[in-house]
Order: sequence, then structure tokens, then C-alpha cells
Amino acid sequence: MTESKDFLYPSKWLSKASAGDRVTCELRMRIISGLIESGAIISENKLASDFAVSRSPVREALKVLASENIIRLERMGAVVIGLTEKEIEEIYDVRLLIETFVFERLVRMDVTELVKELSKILEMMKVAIKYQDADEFSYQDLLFHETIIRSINHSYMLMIWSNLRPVMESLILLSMRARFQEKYEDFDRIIKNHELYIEAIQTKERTLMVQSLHQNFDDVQGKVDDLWMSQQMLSKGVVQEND
Amino acid sequence: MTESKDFLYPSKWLSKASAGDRVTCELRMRIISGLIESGAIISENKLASDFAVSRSPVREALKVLASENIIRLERMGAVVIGLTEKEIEEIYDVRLLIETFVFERLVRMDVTELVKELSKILEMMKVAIKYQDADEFSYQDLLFHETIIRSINHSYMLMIWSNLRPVMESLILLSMRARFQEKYEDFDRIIKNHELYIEAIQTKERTLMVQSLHQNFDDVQGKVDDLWMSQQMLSKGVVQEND
DNA sequence: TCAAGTATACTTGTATACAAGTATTATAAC
DNA sequence: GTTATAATACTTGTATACAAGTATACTTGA
Repeated sequence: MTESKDFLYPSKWLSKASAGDRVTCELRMRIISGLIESGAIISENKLASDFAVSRSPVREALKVLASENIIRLERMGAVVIGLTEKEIEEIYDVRLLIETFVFERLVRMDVTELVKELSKILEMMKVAIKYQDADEFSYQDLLFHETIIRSINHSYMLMIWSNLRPVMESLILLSMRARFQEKYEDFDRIIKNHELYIEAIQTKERTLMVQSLHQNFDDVQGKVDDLWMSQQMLSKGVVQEND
Repeated sequence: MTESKDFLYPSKWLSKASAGDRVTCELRMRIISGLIESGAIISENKLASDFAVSRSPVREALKVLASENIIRLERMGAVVIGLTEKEIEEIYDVRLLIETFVFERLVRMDVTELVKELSKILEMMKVAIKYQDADEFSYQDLLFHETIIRSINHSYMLMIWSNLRPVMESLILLSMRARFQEKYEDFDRIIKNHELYIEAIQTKERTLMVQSLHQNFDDVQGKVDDLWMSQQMLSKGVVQEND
């Protein structure tokens, strides 16, 4: 049972985090990666001893994960829901909805500052690719979209994003890690697509924006099926096999 | 300091609720009503002694309210954000976004069951008006919209609604209570509008739906300004004046 | 009067204790 | 063997205790 990696969530993202946050993030990764299978029943006490913390931070984590819809709190124990393909599609429904709304606002705004900011993030993404840093790439990718959403100053649109973000984060982390190993060439397309996105914002062309949004969707979604399976196996392999 | 009403949130909705839920709901009402002013700093300890509970349920409440964007957790104490007019408009942006999305799905579904369910709820609303039960009316009103959203079986659309719901609940409760006292005639329009909504779903006419959605928006939004002021004064009056 | 440092009273996050309630299992009666 | 009841081992929700950290106030020195 000597696992090569004890934690799926990037530890350096948790440098200043509380135990509650640690448990939340790690548990989320384990559920979304399929390491903890959907349907499984997890209890506060069990998790507390697994993570070697008290029930307080675990309780906190379960509340958060329940609000993210990846577990369901019941009278006794929490039932893992996880993400089916349907739910991943649904997440992208929401992303499409948000970002389309945001774009409509952007059309009526000065976007020079935003475009500059996005270009910077894109550069960062390129560097992350160059050094094969999947986690850093994921971080910048998420930041890219968050920056766009933040720019319109709409607290409730941002709220939706905040609720969605953690799950997206896990998905992207897992997806990108797998790609760095298997489908390195994908990143060209992803970068191109982000460039397209910036251009759409700059020129304020709706068609371009919808195009890039859908491509981004296909990018992640289209690949999710295979990645999904491989990830599922990969993560299950971790607990069964030794290295 | 003898307040005629100690709690703003309907106590019968909390019959089986935990102390944490009680604090959450009541605190939310106090913030949204303006009883606790935006900018105020509230601390766990203070609230715990105010509500005569321990810090655990209070902590829970603050986490929830922070995720709803009506308070902001800081290093020391939580800062009340509350709802400005801008934020109320933003909430309706989101509602519009969700319900438009839902409608697009409904167009491709069998809606007979849904229409029946909505008609039932509408009847309930009428009864609530007849007996001047603002809280019951609010409950049914929320249920009306939740039923529509639930019907398309989209877990992430439902998630957004769940995040929005509590704030909407508080707003509607306050708004309806005020109207029963001041603008009783409003309810005719509200009922008519809900009938229009049902009709739009039944006939699957987009124009009708958009129309009723915007009217519903105007209904609540248009009135919010005055209600807001009166509510603000009303709730401030509660602490200062005796009856 | 002002600056710097210390003391104090707060804060959060976590652990632990306990009460009340719920499933499960074992026991007893038929 | 089956059913009813009782005991046990879990569960959640809340209270309390404690450690670590942060702001405020107070003292001390100039």
C-alpha cells in the first residue's frame, strides 16, 4: 500500500491553507478523479482519522462539497455523487451561460486593460507548457477565465463562478496532468483557442467569441471521455498497485 | 428595547432546523432587511452570545452567508456587505439567465405534469393572498420558480438556484410582508403574471415567456426602491422604538 | 509630546466532550 | 425459523477548551 503520491491536490497551493481547506481540496480531487467512487458512503469520523484531523475541519469540508453537488449529506454519512459525463456537460452549460453574459457586457466596455492582463496570463501558460508544469498551467487557465469574469464587476456572476470554480479546478488539473503525459500536442490547440478568445474580446466580435467558447468546450469536453476512463483506471491503479 | 418581534425569519419554517440553520436564516434576514447595516463588523463570539448558542453554529452560519456574498470573512470579524440596489439587479440578471435557459429546455419537453403542478401552486398562492399570509405566499412563490427549474433535471442549474434561493427568499419575504400592508393591489398583477408564465410554458411561446419574465422582474424590482427605503426605516424603527 | 516596545484582550482554527438520535445486531419469545 | 424487543455501536449537532496569531491599549523612555 505504498502510494507514490499521497495527495492529488497540489500541496504548494495549500501553503497557507487551514486543515479544513486541505481536506476540502484533497477530498474533492479524490472524488472527481474517481479515487473515491460515486455511491460510496463517507463518514465524518472515518475521514477525520484518515486525514489525521478532528471532525471540525472534516465537517467544514463536507458542507462545502455538498454545496458543490459532488456529495450529498444524509442523516447518517455522506453519499458521494461525483461527476458523471452528464454533469460535466452541465458544468459547461453554465460556463457558456456565464461567459456569454460576460461578453455582452464587455462589448459595452473598455477592454484594453483586460486584454493586456489576458495576454500576460497567456504568456504564463506558454511558459508552463514549456516546462511541462501541468499544475501551473491549470492555475493560469483558471485565472484566465476568472479574470474575464471579474472584469465586468458583477458580484453574482462572480458568485456563480466561485461555486463552480473548485470543481472546474479539479477537472482541469486532472485533465491537464493526463495530457502532459499523453497528448502533448493538445496544448497548441488550447493556446490558439485562448488567443482567439482574446481576439474576440478585443474586436468585440460575437461570432468569434461563440466560436472560441465552443471550441474550448470541445477541447475539454471532447477529450474528457477518454481521459475519464484513463484517469479512473489510473487512480484505481494507485491504490491497488505498488510501484 | 422591547421589540415586538424578536425574529424576522418565519419560526415555523425552522421547526426541525438545527441551531446553525436558525442563526443562518435569521442573520440573513437581519442583514438583508437592513437591521444589521452594511459595513458593520460582526464577530463569532458576539453573535454566539446574542443568539445564545456556541460558536459552532455561528461559524457555520457565517460560512454560508459568506458564500452567498452578503458578508465577507476577514481576518478578524466578518464585514456585512448586504444588498445594494445594484446587487438586487444582479440577482435578477441571474434569474433571467437561469429561467431563460430552463425555458429553452422546456420547449423540447413534455410539460403537462409541470403545468399541472404550477397550477396547483398558483391556487395555493391565491389562498395565501386571501388569508393575507405573506410568509405562505412567499413560500409558494419561491416554490413556483424552483419547480420550474427542477423540472429540467439539470443539477448545476439547480445548484445556482440553490445558491441564490436563500437571498431571494429573504428579499421576497420582506417585500411581500410590506405589500400586504401597503400595496395589496399588487397581488392581482403578480398572480396575472404567474398565469402568463404558466401559459408561456404550456404554449411554449418564447415571446410570452420573455414578457412575463421581465414583468416579474419589474414587479419585484420596480417596487424594490420604495420598499427598500420603507423596509430600512421599518427595521431600524424596530430597535429604536417601542410599541 | 511622541516613539517604541510590551501587555492584554481580542480573534480564528482545531480538538475534544457530550447529548440526543438512528441503524444494527443480538437476544428472547413464540 | 420468524418476529419483537433490547442492547450496542454508530451517527450528527452543539458546547467547550485550547493554541496560535493579531489588533489595541498602555506603559516606559526620551
